[in-house]
Amino acid sequence: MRIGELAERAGVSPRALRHYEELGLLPARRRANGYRTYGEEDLRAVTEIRTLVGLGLSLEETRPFVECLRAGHPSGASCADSIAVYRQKLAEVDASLARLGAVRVELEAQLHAALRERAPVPRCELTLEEP
Amino acid sequence: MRIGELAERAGVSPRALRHYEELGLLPARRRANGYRTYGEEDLRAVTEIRTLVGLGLSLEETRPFVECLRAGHPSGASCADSIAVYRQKLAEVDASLARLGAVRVELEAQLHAALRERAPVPRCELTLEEP
DNA sequence: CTAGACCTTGCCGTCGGCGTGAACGCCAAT
DNA sequence: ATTGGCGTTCACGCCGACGGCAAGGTCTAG
Repeated sequence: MRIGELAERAGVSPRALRHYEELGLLPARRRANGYRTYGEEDLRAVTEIRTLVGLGLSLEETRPFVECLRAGHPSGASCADSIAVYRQKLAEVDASLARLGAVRVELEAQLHAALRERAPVPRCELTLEEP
Repeated sequence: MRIGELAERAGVSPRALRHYEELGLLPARRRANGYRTYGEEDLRAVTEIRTLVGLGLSLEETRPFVECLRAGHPSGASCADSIAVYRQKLAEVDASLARLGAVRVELEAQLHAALRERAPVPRCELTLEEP
């Protein structure tokens, strides 16, 4: 399988695959003419990468997973390093959630304060008491 | 007040203030020698910028607020454009929260799945039944 | 033989918010 | 007069994950 086919099957660009190779995430064998050659296991690796990136991991953080896969494990998450990355990422997500929650509260408070300031007379009863 | 003093009082770097000026967020008067001169209202503007950036707004998004302040309004959020930015940011934060929440669920699921796979025999009863 | 569809390497561009350094000017104190 | 501590502009660097383009090589079909 050449780079174009792998790219299409994995749903990424050839440029991205070359980028992964530059990072050492996706080492490719070469044919005599210099073309990169990939196998099914490379498709599995790229799929793993994209899934993890979709969960917010950086490319560097996917490294333990792809190495775990290449080491022959059934899942990229079968190795201790991968588990550690999962834990760390989960902690980061929790921190982000906490921060975003606080930000949300503050944003809403500021928004309502600004709205109150611009509409200083909220007369609800008057409109209700028209005969 | 020169740039160094404003920077210190606002808790930012002089470089940041020059950057804000480049963006047109913080226009500065100049003395005869070319030095930038600032007043108390500029400190208010920088404080507003930093507060909003702390809430996750980009510098561009703070523009309506600082312009609102310079227009003489008591608060940077007194103008319609600022309110709109608040609303939009709140929506973005809500979207991020939803996404992050889903990511968290998925991350935890993957983590637990990986842990189960690595510890295939969780014998709780055995340890409990020792006499 | 040639078109065109693929592949290669290499290198610059993007986005935001500045950091950092060069090379220089201004001013008060010693 | 000089030192030191301000200020100025200019311009590149950084981070991540590629996009895009140039200039060329390779293979297949007609």
